[in-house]
Formats: sequence, structure tokens, C-alpha cells
Amino acid sequence: MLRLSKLTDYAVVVLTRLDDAAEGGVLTAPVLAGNTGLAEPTVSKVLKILAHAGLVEGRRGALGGYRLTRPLAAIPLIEVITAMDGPIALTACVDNSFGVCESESACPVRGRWDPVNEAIRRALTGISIADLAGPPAVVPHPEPAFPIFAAE
Amino acid sequence: MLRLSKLTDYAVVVLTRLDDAAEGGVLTAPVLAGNTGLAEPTVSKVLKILAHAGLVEGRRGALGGYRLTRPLAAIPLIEVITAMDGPIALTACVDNSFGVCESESACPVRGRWDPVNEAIRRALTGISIADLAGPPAVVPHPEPAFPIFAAE
DNA sequence: TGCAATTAGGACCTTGATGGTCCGGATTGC
DNA sequence: GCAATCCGGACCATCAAGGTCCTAATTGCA
Repeated sequence: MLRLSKLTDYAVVVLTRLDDAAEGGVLTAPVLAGNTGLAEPTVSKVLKILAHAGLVEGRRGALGGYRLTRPLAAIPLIEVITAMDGPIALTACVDNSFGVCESESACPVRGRWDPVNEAIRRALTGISIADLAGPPAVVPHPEPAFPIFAAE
Repeated sequence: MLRLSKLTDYAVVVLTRLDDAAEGGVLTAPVLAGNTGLAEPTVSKVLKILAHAGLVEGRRGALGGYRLTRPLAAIPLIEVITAMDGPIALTACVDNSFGVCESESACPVRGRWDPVNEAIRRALTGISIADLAGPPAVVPHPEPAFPIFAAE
């Protein structure tokens, strides 16, 4: 499906909600869980990963919480995806690790996926979380009366 | 990881090998399995899916086999990915199917993934299988002495 | 007409990653 | 000292992907 994980989706949602915090203020995981409608442990997990990637900052103790380290506009989408899902690599034999592919000599596309990854990487670098969150422009889903999408 | 399935990888390999067939000639699944180093049932599965998508054509009976319906250069990568992995949709709530997301009203990125999908789709449309298979240009993997890539 | 080769279309099982929860420890403010 | 909160990890369940196999349907040839 070429889909990214739900955690990444959650991460984007949490990040946008985290933007609601007052200047310098922090939001706790339970509060964010309430705002997003996600389960609290899940939100915690997402925040921990994001904190590890340096996208958010956690402050412990009473009055603790999380806050963004940068404005949403300064966070490219690819950074969130990389943090949550790991590096973009469409196939196993695409990174420079050899020896994993038993039919290496017979493989005609060896090392050929790199440009594809690059193309996707470029496409994802130009989009920031702010682009995803807003502006509160026209919602491209004007009340579809029935599901157009054919389930896979 | 934002990776596509192995089957898709196999599909690309099989397609490029299928290109080796003489003009109008066909290759059987066992032969292709031998050429690619993949297991025969797996190759069969891939070919069946590709045939269903109209990318290859199967001919039954003795002297049967598979052949390409188009030259590799006329097959965009995205078509293979769509055939093997299904439509490109990064998140569950991205297609026009509603009602699956319980926190729909609270979700600030609702419908916002579409441009992302579009960006990726565009990036993948410009690449053909022929681009992946060849030309037999410089291999971008000149014998790396050690793995540079940090395993996830 | 019968037989062999081959694709077509599934069913089936196994395995691994993902999603999600929980617990103990460390830190901070009151 | 106590309560609130993050931090780090372990843990388990679920589900889709990967892979194999079996039974038709079709085709060419003897």
C-alpha cells in the first residue's frame, strides 16, 4: 500500500495540537490525549519518539509537559516520517548494506531504487507540518454522500 | 519505514527479465524463476498479479508463457506499485471514505494528506521500469568495503 | 482422442512488524 | 517528603505480508 504507520499519522496530529500551547507553555500527555481523542499511552509513546528526534521537548516533574522546539512551519514532513517510521527506503536492498540479497548477481535493478527514494524524499521535504495543519483553507472533502473510493 | 512490499520489488525484477524474451516470444514462470533466482511459486504469484493489471499477458497451454504487453519504457513505476501494493494512500483517512476515524471532528489534518499523496504520485509517475532496469550505466554501488548505512 | 505443459485462481499457513498497553525509575515543584 | 510528570523499556495481541500448494482451465502435439 505504500502507507506510513499510524504512529506517524498520530505524530502529525499531536504536533499540530501541541502548537495550541501558549507561548512558552507546555502541554501534558493526558491533556494532549484529551485534545486529540487518542489513548493516553499512545500519545505518550508518540511524544517520546518525537522528543528523541528533537522535534519536541519534554519537561519532567510537576508543571511539566511537552512543547515544540520549532514552529510547525520549520518542521518538514519528512523529518516526522523519518523519526516515526525510520529512514525512507522502499526496498531492502536499497541501502548500502550488501550481502542480504542472495540473488545479487542476477538482480538487474541493483542499486536502481536510489533515484526513486530520492524523488520521494524531495517530494516530502517541501512539505511542512504547518502545510498539513492549515491554513484553515477550503476543506477538499465537501461532504461526499457516498464512498467513492473502492476498497482495495 | 515507508517501504513497499517485496512483491513489488520482485515484480520489477521479473518485468525486466521478461524483457529479455525474443520479439513475440514468451517466457514461462519456471524459466523466469531460474533467471531471477526467486522461488517458482512466488514468480507465478507476481506474474498473475501483473497479468491481472494488464502489464503482462499470459498464454496457457504447451508453448505458453508470459510476455510484456508494452515496452518497459512505457510502464511507469507507479503502475507496478499500484498493481502490487494497491493505490498509494499514506494514511487510512486519506481516501474519501469517511466514518472510519472516530475522532474526525478533532482531527486537524483531516483531508490534508492528499497533497502529500499527490506529490509522491507525481514523483513516481515520471519513472519508468526501463529507468530502473537500465541503461547499464554506472552502478552507484562501487564495492563498499563496509556498510555505511546504520541499520534502523 | 488422450496426454503433457502451462497459466488461472484460489485457499492456506507462517512469520514478522505494527499498534497498543503497562510498569518501574528519574526528575521536578510544592 | 510527596505528588505529578516525563523517560525508558518490556510486553503482548493483532493483522497483513510472504510464501507455498492444490485444483481447474486451456493449449499444442502425438
